[in-house]
Amino acid sequence: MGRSPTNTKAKLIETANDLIWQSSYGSVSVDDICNTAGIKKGSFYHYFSSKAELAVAAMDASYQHYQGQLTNILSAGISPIERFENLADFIYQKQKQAFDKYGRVCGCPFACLGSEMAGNEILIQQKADEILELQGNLFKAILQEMIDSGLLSVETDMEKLGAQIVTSLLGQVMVARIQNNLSHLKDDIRVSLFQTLDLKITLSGKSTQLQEQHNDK
Amino acid sequence: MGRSPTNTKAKLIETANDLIWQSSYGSVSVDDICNTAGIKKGSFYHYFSSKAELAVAAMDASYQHYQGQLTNILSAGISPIERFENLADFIYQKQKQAFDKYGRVCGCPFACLGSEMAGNEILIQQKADEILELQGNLFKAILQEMIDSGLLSVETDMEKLGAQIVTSLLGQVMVARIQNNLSHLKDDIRVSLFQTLDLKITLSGKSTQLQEQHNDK
DNA sequence: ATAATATTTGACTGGTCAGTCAAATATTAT
DNA sequence: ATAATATTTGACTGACCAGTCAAATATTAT
Repeated sequence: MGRSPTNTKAKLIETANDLIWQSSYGSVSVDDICNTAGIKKGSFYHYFSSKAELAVAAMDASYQHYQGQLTNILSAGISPIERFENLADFIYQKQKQAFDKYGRVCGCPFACLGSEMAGNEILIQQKADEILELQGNLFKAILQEMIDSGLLSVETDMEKLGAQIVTSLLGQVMVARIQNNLSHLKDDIRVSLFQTLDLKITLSGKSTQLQEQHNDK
Repeated sequence: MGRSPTNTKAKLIETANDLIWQSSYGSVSVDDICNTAGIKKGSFYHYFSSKAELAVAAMDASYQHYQGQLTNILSAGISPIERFENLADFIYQKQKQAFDKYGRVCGCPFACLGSEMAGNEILIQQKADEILELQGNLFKAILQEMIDSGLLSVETDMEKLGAQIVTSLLGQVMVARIQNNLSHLKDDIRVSLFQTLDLKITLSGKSTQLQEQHNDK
């Protein structure tokens, strides 16, 4: 007994992600989302108890999908360096697709939303924070492999380096959104990514002062 | 004849900066700003023709002040390395002050606002973009000095490296806002800052493949 | 004082906002 | 068929939104 589930909830989530990524949380109303999705507002509040709750669900769904793609890229049987190359390319392609679809550089949907609402909606801030950490964990796994195979010093602080990679990527993509310009992104991501890794690869114990400052924290 | 100018406009700008930095453009209404500033809305629209115009004026005023401080830090008669150390400390202190004042990590006001409104208010996006570039130019000046004194290779692409520094700082500060956590910021800024510089200082023509990729662009 | 000008006020729009709710409708198991 | 349940609808709040405007008030030069 009872009615079978529909795709209404998923459609609302997908539409919310589309609209919010293009513009912002504050600029997209529940009515906008409902109208675009072709769903009445009463239905919206059948599935979500607030706009913020939808946003969190949308971040979750979007990251789930993103993490799947990311995991593929990062776990293939190719060398870690090649995987990072593919990562850089993947992130660029994501931005390119969004640009072609929405007509502008959209940046990181999690960081944009997380940054925007950090001061107002703690659940959104926490979700963004959680997603950044999950992403860092994906990178940690490769770093461990690189340590095992001698590509990275055994003293590498994987936790910190994984987080540094996330931060670096996020900065690049955020700047591209503000500039609304993709033209340097592909190269810049790769350069900064390998720059972040490179120090560890080629400088272990060399650029003494700075290296030590980093290592003994 | 005529009435002498008042501080009303400046007060609106200051209040707007306070409120928007804490939360966001979308979460702060013109009424909020007027009520907090103790100014009636009619006066607001005597000085500004729209909320977005105020935001741009607020960014301008805020950056003017910020650039003054930054210029002091970056142009003193101490070594470039020390100046970058002071820069890292200054950025951290700014965040610390905002934290103490507003009760949360606020991030970069220009990048937050620029990112939030990039898809909706082109004048805000352009202002944020302009400010990022101005900041990069400040760094370029030091990089030139470092080249002159042999600290950096003469082949250094100052334009690119200056922009990389901006991007790196921005990433750090943005992540701190999303995490609402200052505890690692001070060290992380310094490490990533010198990491960005370090490659050029210690690796010129060494980590061949990656270095070349960067240089011949 | 008065005329010219700059500033401030408060009351006012009309539209949009997030969120509510009771009723209608669809689906499914029995 | 009917009862149980899930979903959808549309009309509805009351608050808030950005922005308008004519009138009031303050300041200054003459």
